[in-house]
Amino acid sequence: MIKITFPDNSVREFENGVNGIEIAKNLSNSLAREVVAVSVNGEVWDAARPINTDASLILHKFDSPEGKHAFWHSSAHLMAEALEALYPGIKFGIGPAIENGFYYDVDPGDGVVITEADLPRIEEKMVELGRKNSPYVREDIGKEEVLSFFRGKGDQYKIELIEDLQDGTITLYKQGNFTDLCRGPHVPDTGHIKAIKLLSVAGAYWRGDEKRKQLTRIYGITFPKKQQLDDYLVMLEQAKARDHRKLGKELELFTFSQKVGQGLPLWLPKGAMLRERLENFLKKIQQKYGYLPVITPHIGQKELYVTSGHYEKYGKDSFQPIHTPEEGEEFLLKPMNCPHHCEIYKSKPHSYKDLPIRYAEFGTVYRYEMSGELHGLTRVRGFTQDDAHLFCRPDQIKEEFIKVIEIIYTVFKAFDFQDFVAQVSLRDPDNREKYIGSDENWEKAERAIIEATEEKKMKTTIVKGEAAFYGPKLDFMVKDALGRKWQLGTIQVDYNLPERFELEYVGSDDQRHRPVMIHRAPFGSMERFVAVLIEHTAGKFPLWLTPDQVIVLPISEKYHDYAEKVLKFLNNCDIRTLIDTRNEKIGKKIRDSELKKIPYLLIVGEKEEAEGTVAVRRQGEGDQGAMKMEEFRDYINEEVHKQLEYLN
RNA sequence: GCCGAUGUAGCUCAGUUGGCCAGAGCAGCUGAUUUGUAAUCAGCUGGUCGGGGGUUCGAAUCCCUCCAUCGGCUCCA
Repeated sequence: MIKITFPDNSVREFENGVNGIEIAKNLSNSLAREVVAVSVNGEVWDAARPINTDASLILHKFDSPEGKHAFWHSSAHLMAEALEALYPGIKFGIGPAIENGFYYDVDPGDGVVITEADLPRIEEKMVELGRKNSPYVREDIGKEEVLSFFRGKGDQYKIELIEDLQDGTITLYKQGNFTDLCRGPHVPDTGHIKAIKLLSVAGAYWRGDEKRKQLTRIYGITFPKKQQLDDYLVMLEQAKARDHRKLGKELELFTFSQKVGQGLPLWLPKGAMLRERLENFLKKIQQKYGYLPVITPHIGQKELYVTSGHYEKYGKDSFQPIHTPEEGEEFLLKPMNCPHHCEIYKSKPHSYKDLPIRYAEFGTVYRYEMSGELHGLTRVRGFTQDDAHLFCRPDQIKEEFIKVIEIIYTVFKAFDFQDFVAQVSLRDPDNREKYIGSDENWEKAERAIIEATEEKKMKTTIVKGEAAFYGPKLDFMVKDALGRKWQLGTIQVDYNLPERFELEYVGSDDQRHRPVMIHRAPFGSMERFVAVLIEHTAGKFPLWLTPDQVIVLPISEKYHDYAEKVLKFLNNCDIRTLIDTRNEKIGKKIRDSELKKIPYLLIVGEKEEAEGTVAVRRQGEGDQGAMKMEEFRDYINEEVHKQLEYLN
C-alpha cells in the first residue's frame, strides 16, 4: 500500500501501482472522466501512469494549465496520427502545446503541399481516430532502439532530436498506429479529444534556423466539449472585430498606400488629431519631470552611425545611404534618435551638477523591416518614437529609473492598461563577451533596475540573456485583441553610446567622467501605442470625436430664435454645433446621412420643456432626458473629456 | 527574406467547365419626404477586375512575373 496526499492535506491509502484515474474514480466517476493529467510530487504525469511510492497528488482537469497542456499536446499527437494516415511518408519535427492550442511541424515530402483547404479533411480524420478511444501508451526504451525505430521510418528530424538527447532511456508515446518521441504527459486516451478545429498552416524553419529547411506548421485547438470550441471560435471572431487595422480604417484614423510604400502609415485627420492629443498629454507630464525638448533632423551623416556602431551592426540591413549629387556625401535615414541627442549633449561641457539632463523628442525614425514582418501599425518601417535620453551619473540610475517607471504608470493608468507584463532583461551570465561595458557597471545597472522595480512594488519577470548588447532594460508588454504581445514602454540603460561618442561631465573631483545614458519611451511608438489603444478600447473612446459634435434642432419655426440662442451658447463653450431648421432660414438643412454621424442631437421646443432647456438624444443610445443648457455643457464636457481629464 | 493563402467600385462582397456592354448592398451625388437616432423613397455617378507580360477568335476567369495584403517563421538598434 502507498499513501497519497491530496491538496487539502488529507491522506488515503491505495494499492501500489494505482494510477490517477483510479484514484479519481474512487472519489467520483464524473471526476475520473474529466481528469486529463496529474501532478505527482509536483511533477506532471499521465493520469494513467502507475504510482509506486507515497506521493502528493493533484488531479488536473482541462480547466487547469497543466490539464490544457497535456490535452493539447495529446491533440498534437492525434493530429500527427491523422497526418500519417493521410500523407504516407510524412516526416515530423516537433509538435508542442502552446498558449492557445497546439501545432505540429511536418515535412510532407517533396512536391506535397498541405494548405488550409486540406484542414477539414485532416480534422475529420482526427475525429475518426479520436473515436477509437486509443490509449496513449508510455514506453521507456533505450536510445539505440529508439534511433533504429526512427531510422526505419526515415524520419531525419526525430533522429536529430534523439541524437541531441542524453544517453539512457527515452520515452515514447504510442496511440493507435502512431508512435512519437515525447516526454509527455498525455491524456488517458484519444476519446477525450472531442471538439477539434485546425486553424491555419504556416511555414516554420526547422529548429527556428533561417538557413535550414522550412517545415509546414499546422495550428489547431481542441476542447473536451463542443460548446467550449464554439465559444472559443466566437471569441476569436469578436477579437477580429477589434483589430486595429479594421477599426483604423472604419474610424478613418490611418491608411496605407501601395504607392507610398509598405509599412509607411498615412495618418488621416482624425488619427492625426488623436495622435496630437497623445503627444500633448505626454509633453505635459514630461515637462513636470524636467525633460527638455529638442528637435533633430530625419537624416544624419553615415559617419554619425559609424561612430554609434549602428552602421557596422545594421548597415546592411537598413535603408541604404542617401547620396548627394555633387559632394559625394552619404546620409542615412535615422533609425533612432540617440546619436543626434548625444551630439546635442556634446554641444557644451557639463558639470556633475547639471545631471541628469533629459532630452525629449517625438522623433520619427525609419527602419528596414523585412516585408513579411510588417503588421498594421504595430510593425512599420517609419514610425515616431516618444523618445527621450537621460544623461546621468551612475549613482542616479536608480532614481531616474523610478521616475520613468512613474511616467509609464501614469500613461498606462490614464488609458486603463492593467493587463501588462513588465520584463527585466539582463545579460546572459555565461556569455559575457557579447556585451559591452565593464562587469562592475553592468552589475550596478542591473541592481539599480531590480531595486527600482522592487521599490515600485512591480511584478516583473526577469529574463537573463535578453538584454541589449549595450545594457540591461525594462520593457512593458501589452497584448493585442488576438493575444499577441507587443512591447510598448521601454527603459534601457546604455553604456555603449556615451563611450563611443566620448560623452563627459566634470565631477566634484574635477576629473572627467562618463555619464550613463538611459533611453526611454513610455508609448514605445505613437503607431504601436495607437494600435494597442484602439484594440484595448475597441475603438470606443471619445478622443476622436468629430469636429461637429452636436446638432441643434428646433421643433418648429416658433423656436428658431431659441435654437439660435442655444447655438450661440454652445459655440461660446467651444462645442462645435450645426443647426437644422428645415427651411434654411437660419441654418443649413441637414441630410439624414450627415445627421447619423453626429453624436448628439438637441431638440428645442418640445412641449414639455420649459424655456432654457433642451432635450438630449445621443446617437445609438436614445434619450438622455431634458437638461438646462448649462447642464448640457457640463455633460458633454464630461463625456468628451472623460479620458482627456487625465491628459490635462 | 522564406512557406502558404488572398487581391473585383470609397467599404463589404457576388461573379470557376474562358464567351454578349462586369453585378449587389452600403457610402457618395441629385430630387422628394420632415419621420428624429441602427437603416424613408426615387434616380444618378462610380471599376485599367492589384500592375505588366503571355496563351486564345475571345481572359476577372488559364500560365509567367512583379507589387501589395493576410496567417506564420525568422528578425526587431
